[in-house]
Amino acid sequence: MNVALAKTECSDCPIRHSAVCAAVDPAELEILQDLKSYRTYPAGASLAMAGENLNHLSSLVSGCATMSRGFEDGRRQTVGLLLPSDFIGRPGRMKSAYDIVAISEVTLCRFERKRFEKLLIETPNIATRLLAMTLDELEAARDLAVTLGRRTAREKVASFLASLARRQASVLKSDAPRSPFTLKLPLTRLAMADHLGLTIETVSRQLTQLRKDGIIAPIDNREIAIPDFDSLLLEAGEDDDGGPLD
Amino acid sequence: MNVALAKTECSDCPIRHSAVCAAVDPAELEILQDLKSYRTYPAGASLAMAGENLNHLSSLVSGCATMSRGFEDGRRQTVGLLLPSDFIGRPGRMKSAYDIVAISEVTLCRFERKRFEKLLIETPNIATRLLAMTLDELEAARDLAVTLGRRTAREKVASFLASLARRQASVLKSDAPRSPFTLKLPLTRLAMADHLGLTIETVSRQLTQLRKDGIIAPIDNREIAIPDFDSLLLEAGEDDDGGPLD
DNA sequence: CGGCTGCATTGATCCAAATCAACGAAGAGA
DNA sequence: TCTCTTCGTTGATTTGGATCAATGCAGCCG
Repeated sequence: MNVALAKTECSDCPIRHSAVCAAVDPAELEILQDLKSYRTYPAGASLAMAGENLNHLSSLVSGCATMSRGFEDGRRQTVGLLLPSDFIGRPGRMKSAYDIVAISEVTLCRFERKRFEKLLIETPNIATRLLAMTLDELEAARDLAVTLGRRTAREKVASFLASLARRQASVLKSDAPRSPFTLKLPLTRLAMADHLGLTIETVSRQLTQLRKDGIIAPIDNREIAIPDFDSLLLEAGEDDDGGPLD
Repeated sequence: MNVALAKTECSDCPIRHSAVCAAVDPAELEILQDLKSYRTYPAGASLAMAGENLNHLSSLVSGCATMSRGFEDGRRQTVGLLLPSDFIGRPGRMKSAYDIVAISEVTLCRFERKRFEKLLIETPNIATRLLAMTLDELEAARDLAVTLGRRTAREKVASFLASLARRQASVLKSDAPRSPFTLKLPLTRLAMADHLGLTIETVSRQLTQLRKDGIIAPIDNREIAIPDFDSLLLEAGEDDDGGPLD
């Protein structure tokens, strides 16, 4: 499927212009090229366990993963959805505080920790890029907290669909998703439920409700059409000042 | 009350060794000293509004503030509690995505944005320190998401008290709070409710329940004793691997 | 083919926390 | 002093989402 990724040319990399490496100039790219190694994991694989050492820092090249914390009694809360170009692990943090698991087949572009940390000190523009990406993650985590704390089940589902649509649109370089928009769901109902602090039954019910109300139109179980993005946003309760900031 | 803060000597500053400036050496301290200005705000003052430009970056020197998002219909979710030594605003981000409001009287140590950003580029150890603090905030935001998404009301209240105790203990340089521990509550019931995604009534009920169960012992409305920190943690559902990582 | 197993939907019932409502206690100001 | 006002507590009732339970629907393997 992703045979093309076997070759290690950064210039051909699908996330060349959106990941940490977006900020590197051609000269630095050669250093990076030397440091990195691709690795592919099957769906369901554990990329990191909470509390366990992480010896590599990586960019997610393709596929989808979640970052979550599990309780002893089976409850689980996802705190981040990792999509292509997202960065995994942080300099100066030996351990991940969360479990990271591949939701689909995933390929990572990996850097050995020590060498990457050294690189960061030598090339400030990569450090700056990483700080900017970290701040985006911080904002995403806080937005998730708002959703989990104060939105209803319907708003949670709608705002999740909206945020997915925004991320898929941003890859395609359009700023806001145009209507109509077709959205691929990388997650199972269980993974959505764990992301939104709901049960699978409630997620399912809210989706059928949104369908009955004409907000979404399922194509199949893993793909939906959004006829009008603005009415989706309205359902998400994002009509306030929660929109994208520059 | 905090007359001492009127003078601008960094060496006398209560957060000298815990804020962004913890990483600066004596020579750099003089530069910082030149850049900064103290400013005090009364309880209830707005330090920033969501979407509004922030021309100063600051360290919180004394007092307490919250970072929150409000909905049009009155719902509000707090996404961060700001205590002494916390940093407000980020380089490269002109606007705050959240409202920041003083909960008690607050004094800030402020830096003009452009000059601080320039300083960051010139003094990498401050940049590194800021990245580390940002990563702490990211982890705190994700922990909050776990709490909001999957913990019960009782667990939410208990884990909030535990996290407050940890922060108060860390100021006093003890790693984990010893039992018994006395805890000052900087927040009203409403502010706690908005932090935990609950109502004031539920917060109040859970507190009286924890009292009846001997987990906490109120001294007055704004101060409680924790006879045994471990049993508080047990109530918080943090008996899993959610403890502090190094 | 039939019998799995994993995911999703739908319905019936239950319960934790929200909502509605009343009251108490501590300041602040006249 | 008395009256506001703000903050917190407690009780009664309601409700949104969880839980319990059944069914559907692929895909897969023997």
